Amino acid sequence: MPLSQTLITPELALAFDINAAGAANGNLNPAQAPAPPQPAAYSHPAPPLSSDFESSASAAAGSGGADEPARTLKRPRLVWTPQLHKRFVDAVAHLGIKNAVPKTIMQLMSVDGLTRENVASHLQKYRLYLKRMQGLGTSGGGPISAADAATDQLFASAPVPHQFLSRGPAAGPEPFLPYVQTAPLQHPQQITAAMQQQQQQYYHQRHLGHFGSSTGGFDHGFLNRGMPQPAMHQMVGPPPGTGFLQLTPPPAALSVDDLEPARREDGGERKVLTLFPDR
DNA sequence: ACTAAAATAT
DNA sequence: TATATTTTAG
Repeated sequence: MPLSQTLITPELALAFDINAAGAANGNLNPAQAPAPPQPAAYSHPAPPLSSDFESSASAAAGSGGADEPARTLKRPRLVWTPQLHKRFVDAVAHLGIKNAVPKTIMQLMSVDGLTRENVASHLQKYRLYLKRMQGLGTSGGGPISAADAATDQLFASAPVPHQFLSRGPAAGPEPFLPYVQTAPLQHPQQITAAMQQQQQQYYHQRHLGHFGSSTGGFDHGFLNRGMPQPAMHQMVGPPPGTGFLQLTPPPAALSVDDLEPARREDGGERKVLTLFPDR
């Protein structure tokens, strides 16, 4: 009795393109051990969920089995697009450094498919970035050098709220929307040009994710959970007993223009459009 | 659940 | 080789 039978679920097996049931398949290709998952084989790990879609569609599936693999199967690498990152930064800004922990950030972002791990990881990196940033200039703002723009192209794509830098307060949820939001850095720095270019090329890498199955799938609208509901109430003060999510109603800053997080999987090629090939 | 560090994938 | 993202460990 192969262990695989008991340890590997059919779905998992399918995902890995291995035949758990029959040992004599011979389909196993040792040479390509880490067999690329077959997207078509299973339903989406993280359903598109076009907000309204989600709620109504649930009933149809009946058993949760079909859409459960979300946790079981390996999710495609998350690509932090400038849009996503911006949302991330906004979320952190609203929460205040203090409360800006993966879980809360994730919730505020309310991006479907985004996991806590995703955020945690990004946060880790972002903190590093901020730390490095502080050493260069307290002006707080955009990247200080072209090199930074190149190195941290992603992070440079979003304005770093001043309070992030060398600021002690680290207050709780921001009552209002004090910080300049989309204000494209107006510092005499020379980044603009380079950055903008990057911004554009950055997402030149159109992903034709054959994500969904047969039909060619969707390459879009993957992560987009309902934004903070239209409930733009004026609850400014910290919520009494209610849980977290009462964060200040996302001011304009959190308005999501559009986010098109790209997840890519195998087959995708790399187009490294680096402005500065070598640091 | 959070952060830091190691491992992988691109 | 370098870096972005994931996974593991504390």
